[in-house]
Amino acid sequence: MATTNPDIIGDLERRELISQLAGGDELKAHLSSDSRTVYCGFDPTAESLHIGNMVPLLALKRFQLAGHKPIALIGGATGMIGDPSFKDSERQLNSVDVIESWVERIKPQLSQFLEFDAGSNAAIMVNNLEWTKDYDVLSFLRDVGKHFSVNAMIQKESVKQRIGREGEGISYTEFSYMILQSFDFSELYKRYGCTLQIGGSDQWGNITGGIDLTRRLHQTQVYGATFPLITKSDGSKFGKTESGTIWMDPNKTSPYAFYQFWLNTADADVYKFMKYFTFLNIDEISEIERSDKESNARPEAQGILAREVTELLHGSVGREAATRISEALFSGEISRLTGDDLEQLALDGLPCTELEGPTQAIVEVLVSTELAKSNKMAREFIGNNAVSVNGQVVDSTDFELSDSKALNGKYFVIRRGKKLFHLVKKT
RNA sequence: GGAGGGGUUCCCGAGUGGCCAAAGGGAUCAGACUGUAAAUCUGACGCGAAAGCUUCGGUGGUUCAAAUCCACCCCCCUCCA
Repeated sequence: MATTNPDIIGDLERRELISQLAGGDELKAHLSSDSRTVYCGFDPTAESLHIGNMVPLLALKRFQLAGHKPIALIGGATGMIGDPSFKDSERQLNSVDVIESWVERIKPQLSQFLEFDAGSNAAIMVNNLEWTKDYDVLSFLRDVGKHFSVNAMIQKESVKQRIGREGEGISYTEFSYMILQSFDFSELYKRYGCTLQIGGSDQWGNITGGIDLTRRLHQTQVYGATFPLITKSDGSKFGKTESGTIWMDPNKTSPYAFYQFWLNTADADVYKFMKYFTFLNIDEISEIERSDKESNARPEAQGILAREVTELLHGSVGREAATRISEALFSGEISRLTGDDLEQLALDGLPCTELEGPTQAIVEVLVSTELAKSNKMAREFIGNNAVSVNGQVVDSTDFELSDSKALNGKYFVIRRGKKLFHLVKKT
């Protein structure tokens, strides 16, 4: 089958999604001349993938849309070793059981963007444990290890700092990671004719390792492409908030929280993130940017980005839930919400706690809902006029959640600061 | 195995017997201003209403008093073998 987009790399470049290319123009010709097989690996380092994994995952989708065959590789083997690339310290190994459970939880996340019933370029999913778990050490060292020069390996930028840095080091286990990932690429070439590996720019060393190994084992030229590291204009780390990582799993990061994350994107980053995280075409994005700049009002981009990405990941149902909650909470008209509305907020993923008893002291409630870390903090928030219940600012630490103040007899929407909400339901 | 360096509150990092819940910076949180931005300014930042209590890798000592001194142990790094 022919490709439907002969210049996929060019498109990615226009989206600023290409950091480095191994193969350059030759790779472009390779991709435009036929349908190819491309892979990206995801290691189980947590029970869910996170927002940063969406860029490569969506990129696989972009390749599939262009007519190529994507392979989503789950690193059941590499996840047991730990990638040292650009990590400044040795990591703790996770137990085999834990890793296995993570693998199972991540699989559905890997598959959700890809089309697995698409004929000749249908996506496939593989686990690199398949070809490593029964490989004995001696054979591996002889067949694979022999092709790697330690002299070259320690020159890789991804581990250089670990080796050179005072106060840190690297275990042989982590140092071997590159060999395993390189072997994956050569295996995927052998098994599926895979000729392109994509990944974050931190994967460059591992990708070129795979290219070299495939050439040595199979006398074939394969290719690599990396995405830029996602950076924020203010220098802080992308994908984290005060409450932690933004996860793809809706049970870990609700669609509402996910939507809010995007809605709070800085102006300086929002158009770039639209290119990275949506399928809106470049011209549309430029048009949004142009009109925002002319309008002199609050930009439209954040809202568009938030809706697009939330719908991509959580579907229209998730997106609607997220926008519904956001409007209810930030419109300032909380007291107008009906009992049904409030029930819906809880179902939509607004943090919710059930409490018993006739009245509750506000300080204790703030702590039990985790809106405040300690009584002391709770008091401080109240003193700063940072707490409100059902839209009314709490002006005393003696305030109590009594039935008479409840919405519909049993609901309290508690707000701390500008953006944190919690629903308390009395039983 | 030998020699040397190091482990301080979320992070970095000062602190070498009392004035230390522990400088400074960062991060974070709240308030003002705003657009549920940015920048800026103000305040908070171990727990506790307070008295006070618990912290400086671990354990045990010395002392009126220890993050600071001593002993042993654990962990990390560098160099040598």
